[in-house]
Amino acid sequence: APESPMSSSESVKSLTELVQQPCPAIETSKDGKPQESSEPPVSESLSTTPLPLSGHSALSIQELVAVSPELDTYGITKRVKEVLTDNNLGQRLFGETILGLTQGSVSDLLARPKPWHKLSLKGREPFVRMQLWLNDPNNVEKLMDMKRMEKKAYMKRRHSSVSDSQPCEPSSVGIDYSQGASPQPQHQLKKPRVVLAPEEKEALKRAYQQKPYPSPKTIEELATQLNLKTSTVINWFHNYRSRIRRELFIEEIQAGSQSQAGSSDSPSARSSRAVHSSEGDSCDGVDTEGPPEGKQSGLEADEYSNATTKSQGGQAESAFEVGEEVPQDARSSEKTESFHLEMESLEDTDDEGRLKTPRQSSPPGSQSLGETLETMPNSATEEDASTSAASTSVLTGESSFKSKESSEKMLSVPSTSSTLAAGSQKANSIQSLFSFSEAARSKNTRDNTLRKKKAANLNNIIHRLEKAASREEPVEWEF
DNA sequence: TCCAAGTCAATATG
DNA sequence: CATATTGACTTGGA
Repeated sequence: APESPMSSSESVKSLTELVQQPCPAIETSKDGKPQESSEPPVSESLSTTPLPLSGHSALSIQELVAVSPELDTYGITKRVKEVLTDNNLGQRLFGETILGLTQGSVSDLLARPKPWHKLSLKGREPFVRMQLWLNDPNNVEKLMDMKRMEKKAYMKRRHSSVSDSQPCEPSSVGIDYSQGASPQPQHQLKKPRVVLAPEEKEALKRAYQQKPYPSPKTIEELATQLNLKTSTVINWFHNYRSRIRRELFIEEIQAGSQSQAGSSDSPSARSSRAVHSSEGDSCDGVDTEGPPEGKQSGLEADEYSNATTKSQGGQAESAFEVGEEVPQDARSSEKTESFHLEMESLEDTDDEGRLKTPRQSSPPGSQSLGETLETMPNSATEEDASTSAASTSVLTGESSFKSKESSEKMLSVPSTSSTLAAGSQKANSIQSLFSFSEAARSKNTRDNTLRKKKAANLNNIIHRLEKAASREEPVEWEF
């Protein structure tokens, strides 16, 4: 039950124009009246999305997405970030109001947007919304209004609670004495949320290097050895794989936009958290551009792919160096996989670290080994033919409204219950829909880091290739 | 069934 | 407080 925030009538219109741009004459046939509906549920408590309207209710945006030209996701997020920070607008508000996503999702999206061509229809949606929002002259204002309203509501609530005893939502029923602060009777039913200890992550990463796609059997073993639920291990692999992929995309994008000549600077610092524990090690080259001043942010910190990490004191551990050469080693022997992960991380000093969780350490295994795939076909950075093309920049100045509709049933404007701002929105001619710039994306990535990651990921890719062996499909993996 | 892509939502961090 | 991270869940494909 997606609740599509924002009105769409306007967007639809612009959208169409947009679409039209590239190819005149098209669609005609179906069409359908964009019926929108949903409202900006003010988020707030349960928006159970009544969704009485069975059928399809929230369309339009999706149609828009379907027909949208290629967008520069990186550029969009960059601009959005600028606008938000410049106006002191938080991503929570923006996300809930404009994108219909939670804060965490927005953060992720803004920090690591995937390139347009790698996004699914669903994944493009937020970007289309962002673009639409950027094109809306009143975007900031609208959000500010929302913010004000929210604050007001908050104050109000607070007030009443102070004097009264929080009459809110009696609905919850049962247990839970609201914020009384006694996180006491911690719901046992509430699932504690698993938090993997660093050692466990290390072990999993190591396992990943050997086998990005562990068999059920292997998964079981890992789960047992680490004393984790099987599903946790499975989930971890899914998440890890996908996040690694994402990292790659990011670099791809960044590489594409080399040259910082960029007009609108905004150095958007790359995220990059310090990776505690393990040290950088990185034997690979560092990379592009020196960060502007001072604080050296470890630009890279690729935790992913480079899981090797600590090899303390001496003793070599089979970590795979994924760099340069592809690690190939043990021959593969189909099944038989046995692992052993030494999860002990002996850290300097006497260590004695006790994991908070009393997870029993697994028995020491013996040597690991595992199957590996053949030597991989080296990674040639192909890249060349830049097909890129075109970019139709579309700026539409556009004028008008051709429309017959006009009134229609646009309810737009998120009116929250009380306060209605009403008026303001009216015509709105959002014209320049998607602008598009972006020159070719030829990236000449000669980046060591990138290479490293790519290599690390070959297993992954190969696996998928095998799977897709039977098909032809225009897939282009980039090795 | 497995996987990938998107998200959510609880935690971590700043 | 706002943002960032991350295990788990949801969708949709095959």
